[in-house]
Amino acid sequence: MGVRESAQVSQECGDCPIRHRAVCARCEADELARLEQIKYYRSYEAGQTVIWAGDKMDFVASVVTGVATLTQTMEDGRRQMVGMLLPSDFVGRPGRQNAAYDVTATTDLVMCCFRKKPFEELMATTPHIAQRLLEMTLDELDAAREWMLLLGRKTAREKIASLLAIIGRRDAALHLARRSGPMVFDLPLTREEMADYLGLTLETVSRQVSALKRDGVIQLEGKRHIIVPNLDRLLEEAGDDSDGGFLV
Amino acid sequence: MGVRESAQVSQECGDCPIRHRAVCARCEADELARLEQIKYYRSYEAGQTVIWAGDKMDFVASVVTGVATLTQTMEDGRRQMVGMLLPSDFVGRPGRQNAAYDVTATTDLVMCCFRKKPFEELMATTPHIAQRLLEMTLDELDAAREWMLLLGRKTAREKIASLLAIIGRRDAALHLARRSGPMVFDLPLTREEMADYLGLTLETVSRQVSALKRDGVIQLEGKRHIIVPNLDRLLEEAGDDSDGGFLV
DNA sequence: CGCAGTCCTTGACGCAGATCAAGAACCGCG
DNA sequence: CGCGGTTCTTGATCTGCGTCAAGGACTGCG
Repeated sequence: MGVRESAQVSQECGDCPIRHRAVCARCEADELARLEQIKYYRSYEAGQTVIWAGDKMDFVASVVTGVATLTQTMEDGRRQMVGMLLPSDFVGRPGRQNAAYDVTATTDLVMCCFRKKPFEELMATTPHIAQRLLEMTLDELDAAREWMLLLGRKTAREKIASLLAIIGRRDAALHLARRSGPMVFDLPLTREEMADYLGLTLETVSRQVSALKRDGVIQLEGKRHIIVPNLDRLLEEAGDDSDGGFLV
Repeated sequence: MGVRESAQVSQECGDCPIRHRAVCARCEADELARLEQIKYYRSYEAGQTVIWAGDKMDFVASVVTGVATLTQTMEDGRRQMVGMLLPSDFVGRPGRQNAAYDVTATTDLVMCCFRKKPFEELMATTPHIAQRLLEMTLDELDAAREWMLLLGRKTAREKIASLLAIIGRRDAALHLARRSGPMVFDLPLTREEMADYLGLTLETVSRQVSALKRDGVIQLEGKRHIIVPNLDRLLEEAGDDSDGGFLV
């Protein structure tokens, strides 16, 4: 409940989500951070790589606007996306030297960064930070495990429906849109990126999107703009019990 | 480094891994716990279910001996294992009412449990706990993401090789065995459980294990006892770059 | 000992999704 | 406007793994 509260607070503030979400709702840490200049912003263009796996990573960060992805690549080029970062999501691991995954901007992206060393010191002295980070990391772990079910057991059609449901839901949450009626959003990913996320090929993604369109589960304008006339229908196609997957 | 130290300490102590690993190396929390009787042990037989997904879960726990698994099940019965808990691993989420996954003992199992409510209070007053839990949760998240690559992009043969490498490695770590020579261990999972972990069917698991045996990558005595004459060969089959996957 | 139950192996066959290939739609740019 | 580049769609074919089916190995029990 304390958590829910601070999440709401962050909606009012277009400035830096890390302040409210990761550090401390009371902002004493943020004050400190500003004073010591450990906090700064970076922006990237769509397609730019933020960090390569294995590179030294001297900051932790939180997405302000845009979408970034985490991907792993095998030697022979097979790629698997292992995370999608939307506004307010956190990247970087306190206590680790090097990045474990490639981080790429898939849209124009602004991140709010904290230099790692002082951030770790801050964490050691401000218990709220570790607790909030734990909260967020547990959410990510749940999302990752939900994704494991998708990757291991769902059909291509179910995978696509699940992805659309998740993106649409997160998009709606961002815009505070509790509008009734159809869910409408733009895909922030190319077909290839979708494929890398879902463990499919881009051809299969394209075919299944077309099939969902043909069957009236979704409508699309252009290639990226999605309209979901009936969310329950989509969730049914996603094969999810309960409420469509993510517990967040 | 503080972490590493406490992990070593836990090796010397057959009592309760949670004490050193999750709570606090200095044991003040443990002392408190004992006094207030919030800590207790439970044992389960192989095959027993510890908790069903959705059930109320009023404790958090750490595995003392044996192996437990976390699985998700879809309405139509498709199952995906999303975690394997070996000694010293932690289950349960502070702040959540109900279990998100089925937890099952695959071997005889002893767990060290903390009643959740007091554990959460302990966490609020003892910063070390949240920090240690964050550490552990980040490790689990890395493992989950590694597993996403396996589920999404690896072939059946690579999946089997990866699983064997991970089990063998963890087994070796438990027994402090830095012995050179072949890696030897017993599989704690049935073929069906392996299949549920890897997103395969049990027939495919069986076939691929046979194939790895035929090709001399592994030897097996009975159905569960595995000998890996050449670990590098196995890792190569697993398709892993670096050191075989888990960063732990 | 035989018998039932569990776990595992192996074979034959089919299909979902990968692969290969061609071209369409859309974009910015000269 | 035409042109090249990127992204997407769709078709034809192939294949790795799932499905179905039969039987073997091992265990505990009467």
